[in-house]
Amino acid sequence: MKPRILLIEGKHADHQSFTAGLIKKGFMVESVPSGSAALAHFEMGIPDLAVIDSSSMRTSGKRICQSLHEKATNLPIILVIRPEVDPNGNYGADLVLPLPFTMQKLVNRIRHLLPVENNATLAAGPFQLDVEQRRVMVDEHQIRLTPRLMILFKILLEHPGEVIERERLFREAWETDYTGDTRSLDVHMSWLRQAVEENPRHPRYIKTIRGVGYRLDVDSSNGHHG
Amino acid sequence: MKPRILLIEGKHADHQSFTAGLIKKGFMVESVPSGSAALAHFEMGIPDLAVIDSSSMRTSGKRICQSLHEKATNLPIILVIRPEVDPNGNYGADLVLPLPFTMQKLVNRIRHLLPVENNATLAAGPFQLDVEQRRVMVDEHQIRLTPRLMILFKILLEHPGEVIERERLFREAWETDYTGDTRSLDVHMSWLRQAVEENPRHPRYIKTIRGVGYRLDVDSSNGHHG
DNA sequence: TTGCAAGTTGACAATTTCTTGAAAAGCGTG
DNA sequence: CACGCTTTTCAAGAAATTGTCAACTTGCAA
Repeated sequence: MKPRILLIEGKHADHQSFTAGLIKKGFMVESVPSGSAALAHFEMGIPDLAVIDSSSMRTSGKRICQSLHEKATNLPIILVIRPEVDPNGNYGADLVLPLPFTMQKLVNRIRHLLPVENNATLAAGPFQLDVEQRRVMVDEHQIRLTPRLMILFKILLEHPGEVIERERLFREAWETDYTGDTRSLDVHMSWLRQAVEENPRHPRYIKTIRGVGYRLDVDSSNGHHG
Repeated sequence: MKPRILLIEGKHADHQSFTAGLIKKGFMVESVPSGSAALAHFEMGIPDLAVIDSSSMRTSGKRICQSLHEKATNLPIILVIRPEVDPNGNYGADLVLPLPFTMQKLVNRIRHLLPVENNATLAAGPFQLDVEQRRVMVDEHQIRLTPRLMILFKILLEHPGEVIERERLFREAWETDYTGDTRSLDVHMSWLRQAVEENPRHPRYIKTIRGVGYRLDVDSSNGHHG
């Protein structure tokens, strides 16, 4: 089921890109022009997350946050503000995001706040990853992963058996665009293998797909790990 | 069971945020416009705590406190007053809170006064913390903690095994927003280790989760403390 | 005032994490 | 096999985070 994002925005040409971008990323996006329209929209079901673009509206973001929370207590809210506004104020939003930012960053932040995406502990093969507690288990024992490795591993675990492109891994883990002029991804994948594979030189789980990216194989018919 | 907070307030736009904020923090909030309405509301059960916003009402806070206490002797009351009012007067409230303050502060104060949240002495591993008596035991002997350290330790003890983010520790212990431009939290955690760990340089209980926060580990499989 | 206790800040050390460049290894094709 | 290309690994060092110390501030009380 696609997560439903409610987009509350005035009329900035810029932000059509929000809509388009989010749809492209697999979200179901509903857009309304004001806080009151948002409340009315709740009749059709509370969305999974709301993004308020206060940069394009007269009404204060704080006020909208409040009114949304009255009707939908647990609704996560991302408040987009202009760069000159103080991001540390108490707006009642779960995240305050000053312009400008990349689409990728917004998507990552949304994913981070979506309840459905965070309560489950990811598991595949001998691996287990508790995102919230940042615990990683391989078979029976816990291992330590640096923050970046954790993100990379999470992405792989979210799509076992699927090839993940280098660009995507880089974008999601680094939140910047991949230009291919750095070996950081390779090095980190190497470290991940060191941490996770029994025999890093001949990885059984983290396979490289030449010229494309990587894939986490968990239901290969090989013998058992350990 | 969510704690039930009775909010007694006149009509200040500001204080809708009280309602929304408290709900968001997991309280069950009931709002009435006057002291007499509050008394009537008692028919539906005495709440766990009352917040009187005397800044938005004509009736004196003192009078409302008194009438509430007549019907509900042990009900904790927080009285919100305007900044120019003397906070040291005898109002009959358990806490007098001058405007302005952050939501976080209000929540902390409420938690502090909620009976249900304070009768238990927290315990985990070799540690014991009697919140009310402000006693901290490590194994068999009592140690001294400064107020701030006490709060920090309390937060950790309330969530053994869970990672607590720096921001959250800072918010709850300092009641201001964490901007990351101070070493205070680190220093205090260092002191806490000095006070609580056998070998502060290699902490067994208070683990740091780099880039995230700290975690109190009490059921590690290591040998016993002492 | 003085002295003490608690907290804050800045400097620097210790440690961890990340990036980079270069060399080595791997893969597919002729 | 050699060739061109991609990926892996290593090692050095840069960057970031956290720990600790000492000086300083603040509030309180004798």
